[in-house]
Amino acid sequence: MSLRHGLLGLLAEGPASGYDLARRFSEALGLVWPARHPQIYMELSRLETAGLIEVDSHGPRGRKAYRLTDAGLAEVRRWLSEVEVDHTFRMETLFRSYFFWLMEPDDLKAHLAREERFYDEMAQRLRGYAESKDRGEWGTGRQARAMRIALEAGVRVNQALVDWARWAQETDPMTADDFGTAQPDEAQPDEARPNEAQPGGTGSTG
Amino acid sequence: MSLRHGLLGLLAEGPASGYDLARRFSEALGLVWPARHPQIYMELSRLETAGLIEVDSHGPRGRKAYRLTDAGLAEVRRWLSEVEVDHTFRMETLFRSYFFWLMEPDDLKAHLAREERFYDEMAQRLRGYAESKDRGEWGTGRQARAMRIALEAGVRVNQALVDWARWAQETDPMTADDFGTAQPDEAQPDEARPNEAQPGGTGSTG
DNA sequence: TTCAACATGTAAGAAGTTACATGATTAC
DNA sequence: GTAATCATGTAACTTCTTACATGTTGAA
Repeated sequence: MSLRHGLLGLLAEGPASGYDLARRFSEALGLVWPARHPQIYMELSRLETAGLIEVDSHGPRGRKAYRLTDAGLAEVRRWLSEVEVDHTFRMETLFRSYFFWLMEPDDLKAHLAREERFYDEMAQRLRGYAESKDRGEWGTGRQARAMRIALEAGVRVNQALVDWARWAQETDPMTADDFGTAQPDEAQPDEARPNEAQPGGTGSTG
Repeated sequence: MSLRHGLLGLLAEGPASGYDLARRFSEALGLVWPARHPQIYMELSRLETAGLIEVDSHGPRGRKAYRLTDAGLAEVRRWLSEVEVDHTFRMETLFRSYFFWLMEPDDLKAHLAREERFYDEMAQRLRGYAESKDRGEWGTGRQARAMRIALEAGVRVNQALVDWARWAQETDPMTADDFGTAQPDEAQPDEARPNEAQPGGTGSTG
């Protein structure tokens, strides 16, 4: 449902085609809300039918640019200030961390190192964008400022994940000497079958 | 696709019913990967058909607990160490921030304050869990440690969002005096129609 | 006896992905 | 001419949500 409003928000910046919008999503925007071109084109059709956008112009190779209608602008504003934010986030990285105890210590170490590197590169990249915005390379209007705020969030979240991955490796919580089960090069005995080794928290009467 | 493996991961802790699993998702787990009961029950059926889990016991009111099979354990381990992590995250909060420039300054202030409070409460709550884990109230095994690592990530990400919301309010980037368009109590003239006021970045030839 | 919590499902639909299909224009 | 990029779509499928439907058990 957010995609709908996101498209309206992007069109508020000025007329754009499905292709343009898809490109925006493949860049920074897609880091927090992925969307592929089929979904975008279909959503644009629906928005047009609903009267929230209309065709602005036809370009070179079948290019079709849309523009926001008054109703569309009103709708995206309504969304921003009246519709409750959905605070659930979907992060596979964090989801996986619940299951780290099932991994071989070496695999886990390698995994955390990879994750740290990934988020570090991402944070760096976003910081680069942020700096160019701070130098005024993208203008100084309200829109550029909003971009800057969004970027800052990206930087901070990614940096938090870098710090987390570093912390997890440093405190070495799953690979410490005092917890030596499932050594990498040994065949796993029964401890490796957590299913039977655990009492099984949630009672399962017969 | 992650749900499938998440369920296997949870069942690695010991036998559980669809109801049990749904409850886990409605708690901490659902913060990073939401799942409702219909999806869970259907996924469990599929996993059973695939031979990755099997019925462990039948309980009181039609309760049906599943247990992981050897194939299931192998599969979740394969996922954890061989399958690429999907790094896209879906965060409506951040997505919205791209469109802050469309909001009335007062609405934006209120919005950021609400967001700050929400994430602060969440961070606090997770810190509470983390502390009780650190006191050893949840055991000290590999599984408890994994939980602790997951929790730490939650704390850090939520705290990063608190700091961000605070920063955004403090630097007051969208409400500063030097950018006085769209004052709350005035009727909006043409500046309030960003669609036409902007040159429109992505060329739209006719 | 009645209410809350336990417990499992189906059906319809919305949202999102992947694969397929096609053609125009530009740069080399 | 030929490859990359621009540009739009459809079809099939998976994933996820919402609403509906039903029945059990235990506590007040």
